[in-house]
Amino acid sequence: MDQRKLQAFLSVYEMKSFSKAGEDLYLSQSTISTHVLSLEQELGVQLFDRIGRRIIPTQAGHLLHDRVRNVFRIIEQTRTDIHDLNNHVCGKVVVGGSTIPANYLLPMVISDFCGQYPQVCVDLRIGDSIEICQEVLAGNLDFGIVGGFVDHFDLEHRLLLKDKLHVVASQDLKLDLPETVFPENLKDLPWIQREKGSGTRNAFESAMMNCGVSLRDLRIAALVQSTEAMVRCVLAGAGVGVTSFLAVQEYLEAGELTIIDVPGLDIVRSFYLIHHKARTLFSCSRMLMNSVEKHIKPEA
Amino acid sequence: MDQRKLQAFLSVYEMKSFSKAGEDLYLSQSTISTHVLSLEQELGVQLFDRIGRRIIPTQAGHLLHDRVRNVFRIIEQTRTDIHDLNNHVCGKVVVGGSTIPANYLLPMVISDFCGQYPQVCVDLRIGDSIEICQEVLAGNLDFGIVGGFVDHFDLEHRLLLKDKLHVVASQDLKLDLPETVFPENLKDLPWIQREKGSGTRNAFESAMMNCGVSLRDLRIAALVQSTEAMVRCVLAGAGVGVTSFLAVQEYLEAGELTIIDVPGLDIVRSFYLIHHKARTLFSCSRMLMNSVEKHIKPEA
DNA sequence: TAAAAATACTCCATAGGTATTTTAT
DNA sequence: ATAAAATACCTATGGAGTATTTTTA
Repeated sequence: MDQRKLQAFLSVYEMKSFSKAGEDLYLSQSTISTHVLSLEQELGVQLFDRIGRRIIPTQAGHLLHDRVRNVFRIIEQTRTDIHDLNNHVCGKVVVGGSTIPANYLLPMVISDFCGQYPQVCVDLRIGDSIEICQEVLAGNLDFGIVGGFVDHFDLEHRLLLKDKLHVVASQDLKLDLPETVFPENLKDLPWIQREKGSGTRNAFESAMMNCGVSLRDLRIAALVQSTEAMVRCVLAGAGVGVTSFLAVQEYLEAGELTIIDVPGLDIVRSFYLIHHKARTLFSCSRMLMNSVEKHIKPEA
Repeated sequence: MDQRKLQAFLSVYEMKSFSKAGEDLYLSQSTISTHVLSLEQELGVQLFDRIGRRIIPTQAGHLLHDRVRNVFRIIEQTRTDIHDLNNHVCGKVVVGGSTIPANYLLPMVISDFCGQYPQVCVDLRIGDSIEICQEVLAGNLDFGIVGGFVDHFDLEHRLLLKDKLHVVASQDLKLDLPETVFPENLKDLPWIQREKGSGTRNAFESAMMNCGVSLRDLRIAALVQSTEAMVRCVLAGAGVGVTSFLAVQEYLEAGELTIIDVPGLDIVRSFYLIHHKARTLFSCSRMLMNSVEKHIKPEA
């Protein structure tokens, strides 16, 4: 059942002649003959009945023809698909993002990208920064956008942008507060807080420590499991919260939320584009990487 | 893109290692290496990234793996299907029948056969005897049941049964007639007749000629295009008709029709099973041929 | 007789091996 | 130091050819 024999068989079937098949494939008639014979011996069936100088395929011949035609089609399709992968922007990009980038950074980039290259399928995976790094290293992600990266020889990282955490409140709540609130006065506000273990919460906690305030002293109005839930609570006027500028940018611009200025509380987080140094990426992945950088650092 | 190289590639992909793939396929590691490399050169892409001693498939590798797995599956399936064709009763039988056999002989045989061998698909083609013979000779039909056969070196025929044409009438109509009707008195009956060119009509015409009666002298009540339509007209009492015993057997047994005895009018037609002498047939076709003979000649 | 398929035999391309080098753990 | 992949080089199977025979239209 090797390629050449099957090719010979296929041509005989379609040309209804051994010698024509030879001409078709630029092979001698005898080569065709032996190939078909060898297939027949291997399979233990007659593939063609040789009726005088006519060739009639047997049922096994019909069956084999049907299958082999499919096989050759798949192989040809694969050849062109792989060629396209090299020469066009098509195929699948698997990109990972930690919570903030995946939710507030990547969607618009991906949306633009898909419009520009409809042949590409983007698979966006969300995980924490460590998971994303591991998956990039394992080769399961083409690249990732993360808030922190594991140091590894194979892992290349490029700074994308610096994001600040802000204390935010609804307009109404803000009216009851002074222009600037000092860290030690934050305790008295009603807080909407993320659960323990959240990256944002950890960053906030250590920054507050630097100002000499413990999170335990805060008045907690609500504990929520996601950035989005927290933001909605704050929007509803339930309290104040601390979160990434990126997550509330649109609400700030729309005037629905405002930033509470807390002197001395400066929480900056950097986001990086990471990818595996030694992995071969095809144009679709490289193009999406470019798009991400262009969207986020338009000055560069 | 030849089998062996693809097989090597597949094993490397699944074993995530060149040397393990070698053990898997009982080949040396170097053979695996060269095969994969040669595939990569042929396709002009990296299929695996060799990261130290780890192997990570590229997107092209994933794509190729997916396709090649399918290809090998098809090939394996084909191998077993062809083996089954040889060793089990399965596959497709293409059988031809001229009008009477196809409508009144084959259905019950096929029905029984399908019940016995559910893995078989029977394809019944209807045509006139000459067409069926030609299709059998061309290899488009595995065998055929016909009322007459073309004489050809490659065409084997076996007599299946002799069928008589009878003049039939409904019970009511019969009551108005004498016990036996002589040929010259047939003219006065109301006739339901087949169109010109019908095999049955031709046979009837020449038998009548032998008795000295022309068809033109008959009183035609209706002209119809099929045996079944004629039978239904007769059943409805519209007149008498001449037809194959096979076509009215069940109505005769049920007492819904009766035979009008016409001394001297003896029209016998023979049905034959024909097949191509030199064609390879698989068990399903041979078994159906046997079934046909057993059903029709239970004595043999 | 002519045209097509089967058969006999010859040749060389290449699949596969062994041995060795390179590279990374 | 070890284990895996790449590389170099050799061998032998089998794919492809030419020449010939067999078969049938």
